[in-house]
Amino acid sequence: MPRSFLVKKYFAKQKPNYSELECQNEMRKFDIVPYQLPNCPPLFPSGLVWDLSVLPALYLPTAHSEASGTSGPLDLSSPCSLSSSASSSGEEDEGRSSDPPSPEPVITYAPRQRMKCTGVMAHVSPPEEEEERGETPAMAARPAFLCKHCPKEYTSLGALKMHIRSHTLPCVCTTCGKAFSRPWLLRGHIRTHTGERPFSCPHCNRAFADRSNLRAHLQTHAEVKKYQCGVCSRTFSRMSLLQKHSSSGCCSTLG
DNA sequence: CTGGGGATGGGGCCC
DNA sequence: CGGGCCCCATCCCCA
Repeated sequence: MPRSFLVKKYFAKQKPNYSELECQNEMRKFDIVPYQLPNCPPLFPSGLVWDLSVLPALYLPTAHSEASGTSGPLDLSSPCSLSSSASSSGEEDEGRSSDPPSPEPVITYAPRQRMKCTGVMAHVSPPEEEEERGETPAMAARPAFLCKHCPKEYTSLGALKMHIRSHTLPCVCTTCGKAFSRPWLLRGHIRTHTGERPFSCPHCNRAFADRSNLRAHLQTHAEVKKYQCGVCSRTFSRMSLLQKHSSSGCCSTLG
């Protein structure tokens, strides 16, 4: 199931320093505007760029429920297993995000074009057909790289190869045998075996094995959390919590 | 039930 | 072009 549907565009070469990313002050510095559900009146109309209208599609079941590792023209099953002892070799990368954020970075969010298996094999339409749909012939001429395992279509071979890895899962944990699509996913998994937690919260010193989990944790320290109900102004650290809050009746009863 | 943590996945971007 | 890292997301589980 594709899980990324948001495009981030911020300080391309500047990587955030999570040790300095203090929730309350830093979040304001990053100009993060609380997210609101669509049926709630906006409290922060100037900064809202998230759109939950795409959400129903997010929960559609995907068609590629099983992935086979059969060989083929694009079989990328070259193993990249890492042993637990080798996990430390990948940890130096965690220190690469020590660059301070630019003075006034702005994080903008926009709905990411969601790709999902439709169950119908993609194809390249004739130019006239594309024009009828408002597309230029140049757009129609884009090559289509089709995944042999699922109906996904990509405009570049590299993107397709990357996707195929999610089917072939070439990175195998030597400890438990679990397979992953990318080496860094395997490294993160190996931390679950080693107990290594290289990401620490600057507020409570709680350590995390994953940077994303630290980021989510930082939200719990924030006065104003990232996701806000437009009706009761209550803020939540996670979108799922806001969604639960909304579905529980806050917005429907008050709005 | 709610909130938070752990684990994991995928596309985009940079080198 | 590929590797690595980024961000964001979700699911599951637990307190």
